[in-house]
Amino acid sequence: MDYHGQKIEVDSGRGREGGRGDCKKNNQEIKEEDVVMDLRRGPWTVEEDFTLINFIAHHGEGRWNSLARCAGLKRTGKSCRLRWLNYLRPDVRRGNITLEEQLLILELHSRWGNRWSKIAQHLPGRTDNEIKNYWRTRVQKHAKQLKCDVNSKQFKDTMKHLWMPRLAERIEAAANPTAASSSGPTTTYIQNQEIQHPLPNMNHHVPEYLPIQLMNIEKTNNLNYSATSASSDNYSSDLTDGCYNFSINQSVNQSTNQFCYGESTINPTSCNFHPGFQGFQEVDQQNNTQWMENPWNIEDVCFLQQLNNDM
DNA sequence: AATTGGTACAACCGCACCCCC
DNA sequence: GGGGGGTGCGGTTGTACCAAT
Repeated sequence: MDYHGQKIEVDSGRGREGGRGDCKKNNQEIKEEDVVMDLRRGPWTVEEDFTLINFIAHHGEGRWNSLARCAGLKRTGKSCRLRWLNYLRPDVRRGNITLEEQLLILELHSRWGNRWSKIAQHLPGRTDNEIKNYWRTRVQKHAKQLKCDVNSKQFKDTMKHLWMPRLAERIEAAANPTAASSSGPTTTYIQNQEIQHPLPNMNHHVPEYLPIQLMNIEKTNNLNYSATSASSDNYSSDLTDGCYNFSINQSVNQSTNQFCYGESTINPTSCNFHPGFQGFQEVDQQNNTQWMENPWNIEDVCFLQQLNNDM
């Protein structure tokens, strides 16, 4: 189906009869008021989608309850609104969330918490529902794997000081593959958004044990991370009992305003940048998108352990 | 081939807020 | 001021899909 020049797949979610699957509810727990009102629940049908799209195309959106009635849809106004905003709206972007979007989500969530709609405003075409789902399925999953609360300071620190810089690094590497393997500093601008830089003043919030070894994070303008690859000259390796010993050398370059946090004792030569580097992202060959599938590695676990010990 | 466990996500719910009468 | 309808938001749930066993 073409709508406003955009192809719309009218189905109930990724070509499957997915969604919440309230068929059960339809069969077993039909509410009395629904019977009275003759209301439908559960996955939307092609016909319903078509009706809703057609009606909005001719009459516009809003006043959802009356819209539902006038369109002849046996749905609540809320249901129509949700279906339109999250699925049928022509500017809804679907598909994998890009690395840039992932970084932006992490950053914005660190600032605003579960303000999904507010976060969604900064990701054009993405819905709050989609972002919320991303957070729950990806981020919370990793928190669970690390056996820590997603709202804990430990997890937030790990995210801020490990995951986000890694994402920035991956974005830089993707944008500039040759520079990623060189020792010279490079800069990547991720996305222009009118929000403030997420990183706190590193002078008073960098744990001594912070195991980041490869990044300089710089505030450029608003949300522009610049990720600078560190020189491999800084590294030596020291593995003890399956865990790493870290040392940190935090500094701030006054002239460039760069936070240079990270000089670990990990030898990067054995695995490109750091021990977890090869593991935390994969390339979706089909869609040619990068997906930070498993950002966590032994560093993260050690990082959390250190945080726990420190508390 | 069948089963199982994990993942993704559409769609629901309850609640709070806003606005109009 | 307050009552009611409309709207928006965050949390939750159920199930199709998929990979591993």
